[in-house]
Amino acid sequence: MRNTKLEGLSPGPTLIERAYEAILDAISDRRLEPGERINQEDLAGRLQISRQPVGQALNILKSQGFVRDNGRRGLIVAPLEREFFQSIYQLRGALDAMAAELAAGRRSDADVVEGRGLVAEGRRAMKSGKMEALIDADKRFHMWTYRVAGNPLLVDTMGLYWNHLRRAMAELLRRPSGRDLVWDEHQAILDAIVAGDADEARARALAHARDASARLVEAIPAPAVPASEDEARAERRRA
Amino acid sequence: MRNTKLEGLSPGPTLIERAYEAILDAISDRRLEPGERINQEDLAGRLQISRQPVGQALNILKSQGFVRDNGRRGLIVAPLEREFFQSIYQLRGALDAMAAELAAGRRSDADVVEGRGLVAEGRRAMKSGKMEALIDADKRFHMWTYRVAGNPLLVDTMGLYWNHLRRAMAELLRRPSGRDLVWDEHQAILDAIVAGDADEARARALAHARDASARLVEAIPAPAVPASEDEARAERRRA
DNA sequence: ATGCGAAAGTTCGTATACGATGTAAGAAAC
DNA sequence: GTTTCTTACATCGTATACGAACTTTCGCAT
Repeated sequence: MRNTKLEGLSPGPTLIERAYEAILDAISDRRLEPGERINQEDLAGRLQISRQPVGQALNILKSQGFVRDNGRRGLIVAPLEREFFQSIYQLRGALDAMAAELAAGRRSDADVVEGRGLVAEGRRAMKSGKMEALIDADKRFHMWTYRVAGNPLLVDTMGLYWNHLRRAMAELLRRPSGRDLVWDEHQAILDAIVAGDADEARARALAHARDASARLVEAIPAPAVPASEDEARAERRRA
Repeated sequence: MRNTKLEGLSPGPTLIERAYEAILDAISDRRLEPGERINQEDLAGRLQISRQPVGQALNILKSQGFVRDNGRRGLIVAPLEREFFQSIYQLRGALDAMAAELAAGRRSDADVVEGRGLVAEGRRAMKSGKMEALIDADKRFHMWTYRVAGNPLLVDTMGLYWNHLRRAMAELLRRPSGRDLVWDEHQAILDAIVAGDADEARARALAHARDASARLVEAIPAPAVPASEDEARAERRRA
């Protein structure tokens, strides 16, 4: 029962798509630092392709807020700014609450199994202490709620936002304050969804988003490390 | 007191940006029909530029869901699909509710004046019967709530969604059923925001989104007019 | 007529080329 | 030694060129 209508041959990943993925990944896990200047030629060289697909990928990234115009001096990786992440968390609060509420009314048996697995995985990641795994498990749990909620647009939209959040997460999880708390809260959301208690699920999700927001906002240095043009210039002079 | 730090010279709209605006506009007001096939060369010719910036603009549009891959046969304007618009309205409900709630706690005197003006304008547009003006006024009122809510990301995100909605709106407003209702509901939201009653504002916004959703969903033909490849092919043959 | 196969035509992705604009470096004047 | 002018360099946006994959058309055989 696979490919019942096989007219659906996808044209395969183009260089643009691969460049997009590669660059977004690098930005998300901070191999490309916030505020760092971006050079098309350099990126193209590292990816072993021409500037063309790189430029197109960067344009998409720009429209999604991951990179930003830097006057006439090309692009920079979007700096980490408190207000921006507060904005994201505000939206996330509203959407997570909605997602949890919907999920409580729609979860299937398979969903429940998967959800429990994700929480277990998260707790394991927590014990392992590996930051990468922890961030990943966090995202995966929440993406699960969006999926179970049954709104594809929600999955796409929040998926993008989570790439933004990932950049700040590293900062956040560095301090172990309340790491356990996170997965207790996830557990509570899961339980409410499993129980089919929509109101409770909504309330728990909202509380979790608020807590996460508070934790994150204090983790981002207040004046937002702008990595200014002057700094960049100085750096170049040094080299 | 203008331009205190005048380092901010913007590089001016590039061809990519202008092409993006032009194409998005054409899609939004249905000069490019849902399901219609898109030809880079043709577009480039009409805009009097080369294929290059057109292709880049289309790539951004694709990432935003306004156009869609069509196998190996290039791109098509995204068809109007019931489920997609239901998804949008679901998100919009959550975000409009949040926006109204926040706006009720933050509106300034200037905001109030502007809001009243927008509602008045909307009622005028309604009487004039001009569809374009009506759709525009609708969007403008809601964008006002997002702005007053003070979350820039909300403005951007919903701004994009409204471009999607605009495509379906034409369909919707063709039937005058409950056209007056819309602006009564807007009035109620405005009043609650002006009064600073966050709970009431939230409730009104949520109700409005639900009503709008119901109206829209029944306005979109159920099987979504896919304007399939075969149709397109037939059309070409005719020409 | 109908089915098959080859050749021509479309259309896109990607590479390369070019020009404009801004930045950095070095020389000349004070 | 500092400042200003000029020349070289870097980098991006845009245009053009090319190749690959698919579609359509047209001729030929049945």
